[in-house]
Amino acid sequence: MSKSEIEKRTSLAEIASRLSASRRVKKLRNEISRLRDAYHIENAPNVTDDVYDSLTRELRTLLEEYPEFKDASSPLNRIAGKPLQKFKKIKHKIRMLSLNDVFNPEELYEWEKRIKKLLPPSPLQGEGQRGEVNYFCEIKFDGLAVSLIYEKGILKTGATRGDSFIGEDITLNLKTISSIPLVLPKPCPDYLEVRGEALMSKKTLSFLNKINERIGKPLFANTRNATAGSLRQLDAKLVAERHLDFYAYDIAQISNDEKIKNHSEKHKYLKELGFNVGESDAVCKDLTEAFRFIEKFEIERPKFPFGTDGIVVSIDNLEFQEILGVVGKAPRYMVAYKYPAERATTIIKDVKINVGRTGVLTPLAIFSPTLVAGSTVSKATLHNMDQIERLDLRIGDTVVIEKAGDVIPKVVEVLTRMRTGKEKKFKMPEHCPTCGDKVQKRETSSFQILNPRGSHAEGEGRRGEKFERSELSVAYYCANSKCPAKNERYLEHFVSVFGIYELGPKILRRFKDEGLITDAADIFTLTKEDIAPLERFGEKSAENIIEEIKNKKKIPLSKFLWALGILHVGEETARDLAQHFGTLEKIIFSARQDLASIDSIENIGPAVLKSLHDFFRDKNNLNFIKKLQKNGVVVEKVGKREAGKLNGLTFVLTGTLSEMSREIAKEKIISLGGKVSGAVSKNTSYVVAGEESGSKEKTALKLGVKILNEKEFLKLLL
DNA sequence: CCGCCTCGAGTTCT
DNA sequence: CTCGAGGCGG
Repeated sequence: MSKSEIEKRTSLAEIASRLSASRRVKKLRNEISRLRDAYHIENAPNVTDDVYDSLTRELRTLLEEYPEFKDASSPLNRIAGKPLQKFKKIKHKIRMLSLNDVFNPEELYEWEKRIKKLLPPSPLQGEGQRGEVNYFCEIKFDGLAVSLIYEKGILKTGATRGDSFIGEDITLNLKTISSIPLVLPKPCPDYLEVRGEALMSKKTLSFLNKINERIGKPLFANTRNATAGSLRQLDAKLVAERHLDFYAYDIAQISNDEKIKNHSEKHKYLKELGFNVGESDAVCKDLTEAFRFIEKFEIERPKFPFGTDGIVVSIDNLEFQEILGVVGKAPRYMVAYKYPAERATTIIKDVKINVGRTGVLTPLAIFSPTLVAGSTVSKATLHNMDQIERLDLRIGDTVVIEKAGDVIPKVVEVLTRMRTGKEKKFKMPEHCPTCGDKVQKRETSSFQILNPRGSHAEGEGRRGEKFERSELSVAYYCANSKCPAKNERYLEHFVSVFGIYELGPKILRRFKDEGLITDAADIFTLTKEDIAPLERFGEKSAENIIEEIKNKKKIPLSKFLWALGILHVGEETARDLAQHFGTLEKIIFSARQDLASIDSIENIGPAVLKSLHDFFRDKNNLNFIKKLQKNGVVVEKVGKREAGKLNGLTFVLTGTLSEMSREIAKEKIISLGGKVSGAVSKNTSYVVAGEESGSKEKTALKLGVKILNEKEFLKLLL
């Protein structure tokens, strides 16, 4: 290909991406406008704020790259919705600005770098140090920004921000808020404009929503919507019932302002005049201190009585504020540090398939890296085809993602309005992506009584006759026992149950590729000489691995059963089986019997039984067990379980314990006769909550399950 | 049959 | 954490 041809090619590619960018901009604009109208005008958002923010961010970045698509009518150029007709308009003497957002420490440091360049060398502070500044940190309340004007100490007008130039006159409504003084204490300035946030406490919101729920009215999504909705009531009496609150954060104008030099002094003065101001607000001498403030409040935030969405960081010195000035619709001397959004939007780039240990094929959504709840994620499991169909998810779709329990990414919803028509449906491959074997569905063993009236398509049975129907499970799977992906997953499972932590997935793969092992049993005959010569392995690490393997050759029966990877036999079921049978030999003997002749066992139903039967009748599996034993694996039989003091108690562990890992805590509980389960239910005896416990603690509260802190738990173990 | 509870299996990022 | 599926009591 000639050079000019290549150039032509790239420019063609550019045109193509420009074109698709233009389409995307249009889509984003439409959707943002629609959401904004739904949000500001009806106060009934159908998507959370985070999603709106996320879309807006994408549009902003796109417009930075393609400024030619900028448009005066763009929703970005407006700060809020059109003012409603029903309220009188008020023109702000000083524009009500909004703030630029930063989302992480790096962005805050960049902001600092930018402003310091603009500040003059200060003779007052240090030896000609450029821009030595104090920062003022305050909590950013999530309510409605309001401007109050006092003349001769009497509240004259109160207005919303509106479009930043013109707001709505909601004086009557604001007068119902008890924390807004109607008259200022003397001495007071002749003229004063106070800026602050009208808001509703979380308690009031939940109370209000309870009532709304009872009478079938739509619920408010958050305290800001509730505040906005309340202040838009035409009848001030109704507003009074909403118990709104007010926190002041700025003085926009004052008739005798000579003595106020810093933003922090404004707060002090406002407090003297009888306004609420943020109680923890603080002057910080540098950003390190500011971060301490930010981190501290992040912990308190969930328990804080009002909704908040971040911390406002500003330059304390008002002279500096003036020098820095305003760019666009936001001041340069002040930014909002936003805590991580719980939801965000992204575009599905592809759907890939993972092959699990049991051969189950799980679809995995691949998307552009997206910041959500504090970390950047790029994929999320879709579980199975049913889930994909439920979501109606297609490749190329714009989707809403969140992190379930703050950890695991999840696709919540598809924004179908963002579709261009080019999205592609995903189809489960007919062949396994690793081994190429035909993909199938497993039969679930479910028994059904034929419906006496309706006859099923197949099985013309007599009335009420019991049928063994084979229903198909939701999951597709690869049945090939030699499938390399399956075997790899199995090896990983095996070593993890055996607790051979030195052997991670990467190392196992190496050993397999090098031909050192073909199955899990081979692990136990590895020698130092096998491993040490391999690249990137030293004498010492080889020794460690061999030592570790040697130490793990003895294994309790329950763990051994679990390690075998028998269908439907996991950790718990393996324990039940071990308890009941006591030795491996007895299990094998019983399982090989005719299914009907086996006594019933606690928690073991037909499906597990069938699976055990099939497993132990398979010669390959018996040979594998023999090989393990030959290679030195010793299965310890189960002694009679002593009646421990935790007998009959079920525990759920959540959060991080400082004294021991959760793994160890679990073993302790079991050794004392207790049980550990994953989810809280009404049968749970205790929830043990460590540091940073998750949603389980909440469910425990809801269900009235006893919660133990670490100390109380340790006492119980003694 | 249905509804609850558990278990099993797959999974993400730092 | 979440979804599917097995076990079991009503």
